[in-house]
Amino acid sequence: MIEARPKTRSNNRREKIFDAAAVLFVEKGFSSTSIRDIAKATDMLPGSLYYHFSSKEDLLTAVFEEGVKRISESVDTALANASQDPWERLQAASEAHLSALLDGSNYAQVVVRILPSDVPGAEETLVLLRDEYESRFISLFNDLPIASDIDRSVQRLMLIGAMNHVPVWFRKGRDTPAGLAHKFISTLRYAQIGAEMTYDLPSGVKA
Amino acid sequence: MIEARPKTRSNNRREKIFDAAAVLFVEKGFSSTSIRDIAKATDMLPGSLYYHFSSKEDLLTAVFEEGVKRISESVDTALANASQDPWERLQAASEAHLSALLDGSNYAQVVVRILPSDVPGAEETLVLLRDEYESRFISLFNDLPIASDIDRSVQRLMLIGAMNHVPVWFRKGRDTPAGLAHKFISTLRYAQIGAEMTYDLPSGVKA
DNA sequence: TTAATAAGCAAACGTTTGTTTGGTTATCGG
DNA sequence: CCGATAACCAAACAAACGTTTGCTTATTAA
Repeated sequence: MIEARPKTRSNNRREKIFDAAAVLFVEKGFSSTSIRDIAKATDMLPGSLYYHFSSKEDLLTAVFEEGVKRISESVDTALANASQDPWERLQAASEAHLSALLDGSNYAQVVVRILPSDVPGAEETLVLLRDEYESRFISLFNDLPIASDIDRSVQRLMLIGAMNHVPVWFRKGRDTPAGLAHKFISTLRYAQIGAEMTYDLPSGVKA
Repeated sequence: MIEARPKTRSNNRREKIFDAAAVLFVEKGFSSTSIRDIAKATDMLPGSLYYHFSSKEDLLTAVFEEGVKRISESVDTALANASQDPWERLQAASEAHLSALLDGSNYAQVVVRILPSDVPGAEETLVLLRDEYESRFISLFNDLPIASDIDRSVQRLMLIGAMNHVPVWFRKGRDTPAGLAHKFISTLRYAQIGAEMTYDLPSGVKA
């Protein structure tokens, strides 16, 4: 008695289409990826894809949303399991962020690689989705016990810029999400300690 | 006696074409920018542009090269005028890098916003150009007097990622290249001091 | 078994794309 | 003034694009 029967009819290729789209959008960008590219990757015909979405921009938006969902869940889960220490929480979130970016599915990478301005019809939607996700890091930085004259926004944007650049140079075997998160956060953390302990340095170094 | 006479016949629209292309490539991406877009921005006909370059990819490559040239010259000039102190030199280079990115011409931004994978026919060329430029930062980080157990590559890539992300959130009036360069480099520098001075911190913080 | 519908095929639509071709105008050295 | 050529126009090309339409197949509930 064979059991591998689809329970519902919608156990179809929708997922495979989204997966292929995520990979192609990240590899070649949104505009350079054609519907025919996605069709070829899923062994379907171009027109058939439109049963599952109503436009190419809708497809991108759906994949983008899935990317935000996955990276958000990754971070939220990490935070739920993290300690109360603000620095440890930031590091846990960063590791989760990097892990989602590098998990091989490319969903999360869509969020950081596809510029909203590349998708004119969905620009505001994509920006809103990204901002909602990144608000987590605003909170995390607000909780840090750092000197009042330190610019938390710049620190946050520095970290986000650094993390979102990682997929460009990441090499499996050499780097790991946990190792990189540790190095990034250590840099920010030690910078606070160094700033507190330092009262005279060559000109141009003080805050 | 009117002097504003063109000295040579090639005082033409080549420059205007390149300028418009740089702006459009950054604003909408390479693939989403059509030859007709550039023609419209320069008050020319699409076919006329081909007198000045032989293909759209060639145009992008030329603009990219000009971007690399400008940001390189910006950094090289800053380094020539900088002191001998390794940290001050890194900060001067970073300020020059950011200044070039934000100078309004969009040439330098092409270098950090256009992914080589978006231009299949010129991918290797673009990567080589970018790597040659970034080699300056490899040298700058090699010259830093930091602990031997610190990963200079990660520090460098962290800085480059942070800097190249700046155009996304930069706001004139609020931020300045000099101010941001100072904050970025201070973070890296204080981190070294903090690491040296710290011997016991909560778990997960040590190098 | 049958009616309903989910899922996809086959083929084409009109548009936009990068690019080419042949002719036109303006500027220049001689 | 004239031949040369730099610079551009006008018009079209084939290919690729996103998308639509009508039809077929497979699965399900009754």
